[in-house]
Amino acid sequence: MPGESKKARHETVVIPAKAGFQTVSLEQELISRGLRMTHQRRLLIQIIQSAESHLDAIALWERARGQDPTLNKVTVYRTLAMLKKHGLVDELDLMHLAGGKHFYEARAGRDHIHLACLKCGRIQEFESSLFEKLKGQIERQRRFNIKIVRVEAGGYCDNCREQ
Amino acid sequence: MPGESKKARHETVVIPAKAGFQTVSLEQELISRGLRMTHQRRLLIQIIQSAESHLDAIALWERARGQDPTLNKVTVYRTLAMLKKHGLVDELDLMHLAGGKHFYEARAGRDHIHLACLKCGRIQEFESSLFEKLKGQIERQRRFNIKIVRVEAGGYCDNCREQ
DNA sequence: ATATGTGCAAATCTTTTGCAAATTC
DNA sequence: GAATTTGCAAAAGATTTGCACATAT
Repeated sequence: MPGESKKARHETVVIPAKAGFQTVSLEQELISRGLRMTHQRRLLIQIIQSAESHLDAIALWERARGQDPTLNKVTVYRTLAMLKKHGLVDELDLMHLAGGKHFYEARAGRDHIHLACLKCGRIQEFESSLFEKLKGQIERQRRFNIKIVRVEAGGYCDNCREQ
Repeated sequence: MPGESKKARHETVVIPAKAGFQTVSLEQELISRGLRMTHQRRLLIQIIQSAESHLDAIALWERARGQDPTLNKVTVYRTLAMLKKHGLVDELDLMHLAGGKHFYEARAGRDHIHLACLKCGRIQEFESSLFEKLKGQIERQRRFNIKIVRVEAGGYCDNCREQ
């Protein structure tokens, strides 16, 4: 078929979805899952966890290089892929405000919605019990076992909305 | 700052968000907005509107080439950018099941959620009044003027969930 | 000791850009 | 006829891969 992509990536990913590890560090999570802990991984997850904003792979790499100039970009991609596979980070697009980049955040206990301002680029986070209800509704009505949800809204923030 | 992306793309995009043009064709929409209608655009929007699944730029291009082999890939990207800018198509990532590709769909009247099966890759759509309520809550509580919302859930579908 | 992770270089893939020619209104 | 759109070639970005070496358990 002409419109099909060559490489499907539906590799069955195991996402333990262990609820509420927000108090546990990513490092402890990795170790408890029997994953190896290296200098590079320690550095990268420490940056992800302490970042005040959502970082993309290159931004993360740049920060990491400040600590260890030998750390290669490829290691960043591989580490992020590993963390994602284990459900330890979420991958965001933030309404493509920055093109094709993907952003990452350590998975906190509670899912939240990202609000991206189309004017100033500010990203806000929003939690809501309605969101939790909506997830429940999907699981029940479609018998769909949700592992990850991403909600992103694009619009005009408090400061930027006209009039 | 080292972690910043060089090119911010927060160009102020005008999204008329004219609710409920699901019965109107994209072509009529484009014309009514004073946009030019070319052979290539007609072909591309016709494919987008009649596609039974979400297409990415290359898949769209491949289909279009069947009708007009001279139509260039770049025209596809430019047309999609134009449609997106005018809020006539939505851009999806479908949980990155296919890597960095972006998928497009003509904006129908009602927003819906995309459910992506991590095992088989099936994409389901889901509408819910809870989703509408959630949007209202965001608009009120954050005074955020929503223009586009994207909700994507990754998990295991009806057929693929274990046991 | 062995399995796993890393760096390096190069490949792939997607998307964007500059510019002259073609097209639309 | 003037403004916009297209095709082409090339650039720019982002992500992935192969392989020899280094590291963690």
